[in-house]
Amino acid sequence: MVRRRTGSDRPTIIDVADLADVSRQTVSRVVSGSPRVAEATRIRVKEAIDTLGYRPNRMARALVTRSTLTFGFAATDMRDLHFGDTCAGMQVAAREHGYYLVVTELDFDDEGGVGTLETLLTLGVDGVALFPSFLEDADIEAFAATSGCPVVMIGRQSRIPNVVSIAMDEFRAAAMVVDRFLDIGKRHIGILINEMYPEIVHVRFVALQQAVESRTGVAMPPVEAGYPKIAQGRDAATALLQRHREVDALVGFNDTMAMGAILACRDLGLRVPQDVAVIGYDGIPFGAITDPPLTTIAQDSIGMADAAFRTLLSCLADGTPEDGDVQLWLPELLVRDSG
Amino acid sequence: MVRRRTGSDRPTIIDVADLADVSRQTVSRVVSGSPRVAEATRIRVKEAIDTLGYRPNRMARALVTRSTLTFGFAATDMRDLHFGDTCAGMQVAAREHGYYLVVTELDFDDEGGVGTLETLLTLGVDGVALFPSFLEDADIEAFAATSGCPVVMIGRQSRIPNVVSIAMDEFRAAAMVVDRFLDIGKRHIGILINEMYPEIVHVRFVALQQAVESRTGVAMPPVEAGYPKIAQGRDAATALLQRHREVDALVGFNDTMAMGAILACRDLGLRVPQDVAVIGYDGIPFGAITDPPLTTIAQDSIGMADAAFRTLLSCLADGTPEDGDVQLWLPELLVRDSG
DNA sequence: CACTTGTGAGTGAACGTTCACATCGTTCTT
DNA sequence: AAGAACGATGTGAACGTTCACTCACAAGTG
Repeated sequence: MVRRRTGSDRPTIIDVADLADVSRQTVSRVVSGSPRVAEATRIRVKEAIDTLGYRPNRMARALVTRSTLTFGFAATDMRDLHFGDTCAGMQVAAREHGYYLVVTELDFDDEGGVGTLETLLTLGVDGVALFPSFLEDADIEAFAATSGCPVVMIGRQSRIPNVVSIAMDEFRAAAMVVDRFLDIGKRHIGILINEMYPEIVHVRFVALQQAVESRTGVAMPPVEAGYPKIAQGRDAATALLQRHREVDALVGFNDTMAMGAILACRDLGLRVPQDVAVIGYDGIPFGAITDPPLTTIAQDSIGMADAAFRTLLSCLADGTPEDGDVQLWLPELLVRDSG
Repeated sequence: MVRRRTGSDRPTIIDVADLADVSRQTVSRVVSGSPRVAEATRIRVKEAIDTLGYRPNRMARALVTRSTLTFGFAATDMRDLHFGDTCAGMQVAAREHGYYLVVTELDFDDEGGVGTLETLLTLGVDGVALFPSFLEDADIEAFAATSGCPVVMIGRQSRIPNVVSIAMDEFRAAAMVVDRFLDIGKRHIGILINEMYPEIVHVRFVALQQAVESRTGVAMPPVEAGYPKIAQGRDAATALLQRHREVDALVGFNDTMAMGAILACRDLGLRVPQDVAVIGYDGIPFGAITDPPLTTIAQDSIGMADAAFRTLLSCLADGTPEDGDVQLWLPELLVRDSG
């Protein structure tokens, strides 16, 4: 009967029970708000809880209920505003429902990202929301199959068994971009993509390419690659503009790359949008402060985050769709001055 | 003898033990990498683990070890890049040491933020790192006293019992800002603060005020308040500049407000920095793309995050300093073109 | 009055680990 | 050759909850 506890430890349910002179079960009932407790008892227990500063131990509860009221959220880089917004959105939704969010950055060096997800599972999350980033569809499928919990993917419109995917409709977005360029008299459209997230870039690229070819019939200049940051967008745009003088419109894989493109134009003495129009993707707030302010395809990050949370909840209740599901969101063209 | 488990449940340590024909304890030893296991046994157990897809249950482990290998991180708004950077920095440090981070946004409506921290504790975190934001020193002191785990505060240089505070030296930073303005010939310095984080704003304001008065002897124009975003910074700066025509320098509480100030100058036809110089705080990357690029006091968010993590770890090992501790970091003036 | 129904509270077991200690061979020491 | 020391493994209990029952008692029903 070795009691390892020291005096400084947190009070447990049994301490409360002793003080209030009831059973642990009754305390448990009070804590969880069960109606089957007499009013007098309830008051007595609450007083004991306050006196001792008792906080229920979530680990113990999780062990028996097999639920941690915790979701995992994984993305490559929280500092990317689009990820950050989504994270914040899930945060809010989670708290409203008494859930917690464990946030982790996908680490490519850890078995190509899968390792990060695996360790997330040992934490006992009830579900996982992730930005696929560099993860391939096959990886995600394998993960979903063995995870034993609902998996929601945000930002890539692939149908994967046991995974609900929430994504902006890339084909509609691409059409909006190209139509906008045509409306303002541009026909030679250059595309800046980055090499970091191959699969989603691929979809976006294909969508844009299709839209351009079907509407202009003009062959597209080759694509320049880089990481999705301002500096790389600037470099890629500079290279592209120098090589293809006919280009009069640029679309960036995301807003930061597009912002780099605006800087590149400034460097080269090209006016935006008169000489070269620029459009980005994501709709981050800082896009409004470039000179000129950036036109962009805005994604409803918060709305999608909220949907992701609700989807996890409903999968928990009704099960995950075995053959997957794709929720497509409408993009919105946020017209400012750059394109 | 009711086994509640269903066939689809995750394998437990006992399943592995059965398959490998050893005791649970031996499996536990293999998992935790204890050296006291024969090589043959280790291999047999590892195979069983792979075969079954066993993942240790962290809840159960936490229950007995009284440690979750998890730290809590709380801030007001993850989308603020300074918070985001710090969060990401802790993320990296945590993963290196096998720790997890539970991230939560402080909710003012939940007992002035204290409620959010309380619920974080029920998750069983081993320590808490927080941006105090609107929390008052007294709240933090009370929280640290009852939390039963180390508490590190980032971004406010108050000495609070049982709390280690990691903060940029506001007085040095203020001196840098004012000296820079004087160097480029400015003497009428306006300060833009925001009303959202009273205590830290107070320190920063006091520091700036002291620096201005001791160096210029000029009475300061009154301060305009607003939320720390571009739009509010723009409005506040516009109001200030219209009321005090003599102002030839503006310092913003953070970079976003300063970026708003640059826009305000542009609105009013004032040249930056010739007519009005502008300096911000934080050193966020987007500060580089304003026109002109923003001069700023850069904080080493990543370094501070790393320090916060290490501090939590060392408190866990050696205990928290009872009378608190303040780690002061040197700011750096990142000179670009706006000031 | 006997019988059901309902309400408030308690009991033992179980959740999946790790801890402290015990056990059993082997090998080394003198 | 006897005992000590060590290496590999096993055993029962404990961690702090909740679950599925059970029990005692009071009130309502015919």
